[in-house]
Amino acid sequence: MKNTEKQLVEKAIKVIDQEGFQNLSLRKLTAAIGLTTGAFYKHFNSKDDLFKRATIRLSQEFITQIDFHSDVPEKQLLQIADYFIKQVQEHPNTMDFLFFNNNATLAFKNNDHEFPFLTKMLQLIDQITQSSNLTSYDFFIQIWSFIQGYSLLIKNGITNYNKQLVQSTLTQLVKGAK
Amino acid sequence: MKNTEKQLVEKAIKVIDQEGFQNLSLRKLTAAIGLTTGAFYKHFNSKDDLFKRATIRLSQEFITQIDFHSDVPEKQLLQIADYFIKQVQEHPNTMDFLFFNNNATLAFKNNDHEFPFLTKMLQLIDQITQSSNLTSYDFFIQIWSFIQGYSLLIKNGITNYNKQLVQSTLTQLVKGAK
DNA sequence: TGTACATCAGTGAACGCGCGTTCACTGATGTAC
DNA sequence: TGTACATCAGTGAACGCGCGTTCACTGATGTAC
Repeated sequence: MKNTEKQLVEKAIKVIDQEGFQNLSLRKLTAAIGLTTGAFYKHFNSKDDLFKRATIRLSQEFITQIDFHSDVPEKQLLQIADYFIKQVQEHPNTMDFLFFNNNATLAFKNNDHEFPFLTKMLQLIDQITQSSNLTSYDFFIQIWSFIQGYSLLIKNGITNYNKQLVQSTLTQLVKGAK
Repeated sequence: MKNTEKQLVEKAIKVIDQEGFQNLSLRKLTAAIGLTTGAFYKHFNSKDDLFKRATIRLSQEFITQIDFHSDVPEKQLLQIADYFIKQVQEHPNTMDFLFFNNNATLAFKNNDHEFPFLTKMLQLIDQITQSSNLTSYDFFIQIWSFIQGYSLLIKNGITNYNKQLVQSTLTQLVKGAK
């Protein structure tokens, strides 16, 4: 029954968020939805298989949660940064799983169509850098590095989120790119 | 004998670099220097204790390896960024242990004197931002976010190291800070 | 309508493994008299 | 110089645990005739 598979993935996503993907065990997971361990392998080839499906689900849902307030690409970019950072604050384990670890970054690298977030980012950056001396690729790397690094600092409690700072940093980088 | 303790820390640092701190086991570690597991606890209270001492050792050695070519703070900052990124490329496991994980970042936050690298960074940034509208703290966060995020992208194989890009990003941010 | 068979999600015990930590014991070394 | 004792690094077996994965088996359901 496909329903069990769905339940497993959804419960896995919940456990990852609450306890971190390193602490997900198949025994606890299957027990949590009233199954024994053996049943798991009727739906997945391995634990890694489960992780992959969870990654795909999470990454597909990621950007769709943003309700853009503006059509201006710079503003949309800022909104994405804001959303990303807030997600890191509220769901550190999930974001760790999705963005800061190797499994996830493989999906990030290869399966563009499974990561609509990436597509959106690249689109915006293309628009912003139309009349630039930097290539849009370089600009993307700049922005993305800053956002990722900044959220890491927040996640590790080294600094607190300051929206002003994000805004002024992006502005500086946009100016540099124009 | 203090020598055993030293051997254990040094071997641990080597294992962390080669196999990642998650794969360090006390059995393998002690066996590697010809001891049995029980002996470990004559020198350390716990595995975590070992990790802490390794962290302190690594963080103290980190910046001392840089041989600065110039007295200009901007140039020194660039050299640090370059060094940091190259370390991430050459020693991903060690850098992961030292900078991208919670244990390590605690030392990073609290024990400034045990992390001379941080002291040096803050010093440089103070010099650079003397006549700025940004506070030097904000500037530090900007720079550090970019460098950390950029090295993550490199570590995860999403982009390759481009020294030009680092230079131009730092310049843009410095300009913004002045 | 009733019988024989195939399918397949789920069971639950077991395999084999590696882990951090504890502990009674050994045996070499140094100290006190 | 010789004896009694304390110290303490190191031994190695054991404890208790949790893990991913496998597998013979069950039992409900659907299909074919």
